[in-house]
Amino acid sequence: MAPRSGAAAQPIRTAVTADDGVDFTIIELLYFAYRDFTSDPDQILSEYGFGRAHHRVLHFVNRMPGLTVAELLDVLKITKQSLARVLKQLIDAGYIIQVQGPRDRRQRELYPTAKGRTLTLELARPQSRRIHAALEGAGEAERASIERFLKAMVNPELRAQIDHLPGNKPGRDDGK
Amino acid sequence: MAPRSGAAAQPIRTAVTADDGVDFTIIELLYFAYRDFTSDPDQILSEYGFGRAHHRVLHFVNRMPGLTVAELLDVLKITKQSLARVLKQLIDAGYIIQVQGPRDRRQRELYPTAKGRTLTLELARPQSRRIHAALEGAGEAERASIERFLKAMVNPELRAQIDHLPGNKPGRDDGK
DNA sequence: AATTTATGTCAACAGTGCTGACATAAATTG
DNA sequence: CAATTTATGTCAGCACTGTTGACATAAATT
Repeated sequence: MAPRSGAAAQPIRTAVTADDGVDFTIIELLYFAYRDFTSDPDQILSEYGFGRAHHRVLHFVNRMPGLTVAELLDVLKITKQSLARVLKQLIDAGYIIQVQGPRDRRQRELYPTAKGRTLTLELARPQSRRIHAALEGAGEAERASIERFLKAMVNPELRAQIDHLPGNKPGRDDGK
Repeated sequence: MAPRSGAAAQPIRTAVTADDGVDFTIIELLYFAYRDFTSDPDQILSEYGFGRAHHRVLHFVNRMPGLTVAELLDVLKITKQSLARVLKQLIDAGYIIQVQGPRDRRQRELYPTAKGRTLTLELARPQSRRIHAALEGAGEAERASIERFLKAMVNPELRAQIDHLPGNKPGRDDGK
């Protein structure tokens, strides 16, 4: 029965578990893993006066040099106003430069500077080290399983984007 | 040579790749996978006027009923001021109730209400479905590899906490 | 010439972290 | 018992990063 308004609701003293048909283990592992995964660059970024948003912009500009503002928005799935704030700071501080689009002069192609490339690598290195350590003892098959799983966690419409990043095979992500 | 101040920095036109000794593939997969993984509950939460922080609190109260405020802070690694804001809202809205600690009456044990339990499951279900779909065709060994990897991504000091959650085996996470 | 597109910018607001300061009640200690 | 420490709560302010809405400009397209 529904508690009358005025009667105090009863505390439930038993934990939810996998019995409820839900995979809590992996839900929690993803939360903790991602939190710690991002903590490495966060610390470095704070020394530069940047935040996680700057990291993402810098990262994808380094991975896809020459991409336009619209393309970057499409990768990050944020609004142009959100992007403008951090992008301007990265440009002013000399980590990224804009080049007028050669075909379409309205477009702004985004490129990292040497300084931007250096910072990108500095931020990526501890993350890569953490991944490498977590894969210690894992074979190629295991690594492939992990990559397949993570990719399958991404919304299907966006998997194509991942394939277009340098070094990624145009993977089989859908049996149909 | 360092660019003179006044000379425009040159754009770097080549992409960073795994050649730079960094595992960009998994770095990016983690970013995209986590983003989409959280998008399911985020949408539901907005209908309730809650955010991701509420989700985390509600989740762990449901997974560890009766935990104290201090214990919750230790799991979430946030400040009590950050917690207070969202916890108060969850209590006022009847998703969580506080019970005075039996041994130490300063403590507040946190329990979900029936309403809180229901919402927790509603939020966890789409995440679990996504995980299940991503594991389609994967065997037990593959699943174990993925869990081992994710756990190894977590800072070592915190792995013990994960083992204490219901349904998690006190796993071997460190050979030493 | 009119419209659409790519980008930039201003303003306001929401959510969720943070620090610092102070208050209260209960437990612990000397 | 008195003093101190601990668990929790609360107020105020700030930072970062996301949002919406509105408007401006230049270049491309129709």
